[in-house]
Amino acid sequence: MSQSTNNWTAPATSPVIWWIRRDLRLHDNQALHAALARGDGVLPCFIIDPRLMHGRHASPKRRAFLLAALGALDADLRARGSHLWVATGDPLAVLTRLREKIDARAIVAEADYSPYARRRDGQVAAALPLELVGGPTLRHPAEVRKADGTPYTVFTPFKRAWLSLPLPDRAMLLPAPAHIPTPAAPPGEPLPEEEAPHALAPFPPTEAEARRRLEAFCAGPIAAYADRRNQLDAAGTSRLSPYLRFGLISPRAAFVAAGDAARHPEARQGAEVWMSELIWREFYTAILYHFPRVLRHSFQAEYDGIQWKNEAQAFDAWCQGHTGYPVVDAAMRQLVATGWIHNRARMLVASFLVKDLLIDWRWGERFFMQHLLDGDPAANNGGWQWTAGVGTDAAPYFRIFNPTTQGRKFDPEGRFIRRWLPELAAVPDRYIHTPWEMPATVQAQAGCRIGQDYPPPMVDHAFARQRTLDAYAQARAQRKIKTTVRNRVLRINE
DNA sequence: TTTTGAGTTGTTCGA
DNA sequence: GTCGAACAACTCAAA
Repeated sequence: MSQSTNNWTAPATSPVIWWIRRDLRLHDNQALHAALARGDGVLPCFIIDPRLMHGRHASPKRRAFLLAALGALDADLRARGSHLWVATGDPLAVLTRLREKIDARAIVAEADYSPYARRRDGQVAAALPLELVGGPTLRHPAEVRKADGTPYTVFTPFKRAWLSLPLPDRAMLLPAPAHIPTPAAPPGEPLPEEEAPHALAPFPPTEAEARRRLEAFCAGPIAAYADRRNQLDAAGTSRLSPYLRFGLISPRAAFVAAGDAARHPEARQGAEVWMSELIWREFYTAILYHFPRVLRHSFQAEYDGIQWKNEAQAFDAWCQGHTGYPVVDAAMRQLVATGWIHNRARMLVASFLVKDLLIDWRWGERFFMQHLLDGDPAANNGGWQWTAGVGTDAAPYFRIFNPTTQGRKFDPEGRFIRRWLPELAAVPDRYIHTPWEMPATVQAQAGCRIGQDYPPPMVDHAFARQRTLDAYAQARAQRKIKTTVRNRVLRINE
């Protein structure tokens, strides 16, 4: 040990607490690496924060994924002579006690950029020696700025600037440590047992699985990603989002793998499109970092004035997948059953809620957070504001998805629909996107009577589309009046 | 300061 | 059936 210490600080032999939050992995973990570099032992610690577990946006599915991933991490740690130490409570209180008990010199953690996380970390850092390294995005949200120092609010220039900065290469990826010396510690809590564990079969919550998926995706499907990613019935996407959400894989590892794939000419386009999706994740993290008000308000303030219908019954029908539009219902049932849906499906069901039912996008945002394994405040909020047409760089207000056209385009044979709506299994291809058009005899043959086995469409799309165009036009007109009045007042004051 | 070009993912209508 | 225009200005970013 060549490290020098002042004699008034804790003894040089004191260990370090690795505070785990969104970095449930041993590979390429900068916080773990920094903690080990101190050389005096590392206690891996996870704190179950009741405020995160019981908020309005909390999710039993995500909790199940998290707890199972922690169990797997504990097993990986035990194979390296360590173990996971768990406690429930306020992080500052838990860390203060733990630090005293084991005489820890420092607490090292990966940064986290949500408004809640920053407040929490600020309080901890004010009282304890907290060191933050790395983070759930590749670049710090404040790193990419315009020439005048202000943050970007349009994706494409953000992406250009983001890509102009150096990308990581494989040599930078930190290996998983072979051995993690761990100090004696007071007994932690056992990981809570789930009473009714969510079925995690489509997303086994282990670091090994995350690494396997990344490798498999970049070795094959990434080449066709540009086209196939939109197909609802094909496995053209990486399905890595829950793993990135909880840090079972590092963003660095994802960019390195995509960069390697991009070197093969036949995979270049797909790899670049996938990287672009990863950069969307970076973009929305930066937007929330710089503009935390988006969690409650439209980025474009005038659209807070939209007159939503907000009918509870209509909202319930959407949540349960009983809208009468097969592709919407299939996606909603997949979401509730598995905690994941396709990106295209997210846009499609979001467009339906906001623009066909005229329900406040925040209702949908909350429901997604309650069900998505990958639910992340920044990305989810950005996606909803984009679809609603009220956010940064938003979809034009007149871009309203037609649920029937989208179904025909992205699930042409209705495979996705039939998988999630067994009541439509025997409906002929011709009617799979418009079952309400089936003649009575066909309904009988298919064992699917509209109104009994499957609902008729809950709104007429053409009518709903016009209603939304009107509601948005009205919000814009209000804004115009306000601007004109303000300008007049200014002129008078001059 | 002014100007210029551009802006994830669609739909509908009429020629 | 295919194609281009309209949908509506507006704001952002950069030169």
